[in-house]
Amino acid sequence: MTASETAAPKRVTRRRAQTRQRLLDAALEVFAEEGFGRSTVDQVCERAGYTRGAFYSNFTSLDELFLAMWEQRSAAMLDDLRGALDRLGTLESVSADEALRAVLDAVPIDDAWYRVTAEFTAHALRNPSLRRVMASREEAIHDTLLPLVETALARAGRRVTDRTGLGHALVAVHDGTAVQCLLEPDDEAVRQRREELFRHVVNAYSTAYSTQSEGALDE
Amino acid sequence: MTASETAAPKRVTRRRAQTRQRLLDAALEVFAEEGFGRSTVDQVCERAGYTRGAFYSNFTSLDELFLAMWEQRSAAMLDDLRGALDRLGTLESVSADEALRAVLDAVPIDDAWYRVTAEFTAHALRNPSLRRVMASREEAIHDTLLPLVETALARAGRRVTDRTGLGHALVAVHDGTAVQCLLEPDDEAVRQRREELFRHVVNAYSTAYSTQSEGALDE
DNA sequence: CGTATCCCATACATTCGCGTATCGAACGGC
DNA sequence: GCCGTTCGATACGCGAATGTATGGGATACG
Repeated sequence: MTASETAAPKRVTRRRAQTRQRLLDAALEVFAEEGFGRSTVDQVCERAGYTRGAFYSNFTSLDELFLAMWEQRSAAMLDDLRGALDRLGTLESVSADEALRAVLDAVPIDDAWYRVTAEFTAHALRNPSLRRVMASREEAIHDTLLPLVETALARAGRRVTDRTGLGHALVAVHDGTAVQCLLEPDDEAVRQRREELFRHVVNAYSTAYSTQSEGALDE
Repeated sequence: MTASETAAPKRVTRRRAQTRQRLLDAALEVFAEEGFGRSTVDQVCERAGYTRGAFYSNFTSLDELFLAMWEQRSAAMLDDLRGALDRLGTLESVSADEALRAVLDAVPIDDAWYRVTAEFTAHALRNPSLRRVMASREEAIHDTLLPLVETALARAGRRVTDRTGLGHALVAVHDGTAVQCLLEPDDEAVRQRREELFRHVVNAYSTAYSTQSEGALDE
């Protein structure tokens, strides 16, 4: 029972789907530029090439649109991630280092998206029902990420010792370091530190299978 | 040349200082409840017990007040932290575990403050000059934190191998795990995972001095 | 205690954003 | 191609927030 089904299950025609999607896309841009709080229905409509009539025919409030947009985009990012990891799964043997780098590349640090998510998080902390939305998204991330990370590490000769611990740690480290990267976009050292922190975390939450020294991620 | 000095250096009378401070305090509450974007000058003034006249006599815009408020509060939190660490410094010998716990207790995970900071961060990512404000704040955190962390660890028999790496890692892990704690406020396991992640990070960025096994933070 | 200065309350004009109601046009089914 | 339905543009009224200009009361200071 996701929030995208809260509206009456009317038939969705082609035209409706298109304008709805254009409004969602425009909303992401506007929210990223102006901030959700300072954004208006007019701005979103103008950006999408419609008038307010279209908006109120598709959504009841900016809040509803915000939620729908965020769920859609975050699900899309999760799909991207899944795809990148699945592609890795087809390769025969990869080092843990390669796997890590591939995952990090699959989760690009998007400026605009981060701004929007930061505000959505703050918003969710004010709204109990939105809080559950974010919590369930974290679960979805874990469910997607953990098995793949686990097999990737296994292929590299390491076994995960604490599944949930690793999952939460990865998300936390990602979120925390993403801000740093965005605040100093030109500083390559920040990104390297991010990568190294990930290595440390993966090492800390997994142990080497074999005695091969290449199992560990230390440089 | 902090932003708090941008105003003309007029004499600051007692009354002015008081109403200014009350406005700043009220702003924190209002921003936390409503979100910065959805907050209005009226709301802040009403909360503080003034009218808009008082506001425009002290600030030129909500943005200016937001910046002033955030700088003040974040500096105050840093002072708290410094105090807690200094108190630790007086103790003769502490385990690394005790030190870690003390630091974590000194940085309380405040719901309202996090909401405000999240929005401020998003705001800063849109505004180059604010971006520098946040960057310099990170520097201030490092300058305050690192020497104290380093001596605390040294007393516990560990030497830091990568100062800046550890500093950024601590901040990132703090930020990342703080959200998780706030999103599941009743789940004690989240906080334990947070603590454990901190232990792992400290271990990863430092090595044992002596051969005493008590140097490491592993349980 | 008197006064000059400062600070905040009040009033005002204006702009902005919202939500609704209505109507013409585009669409889909046949 | 026709028609019933749906979708989105337009117009309207309303309330809210903004910024300024002005006046009166508090405050600092001798």
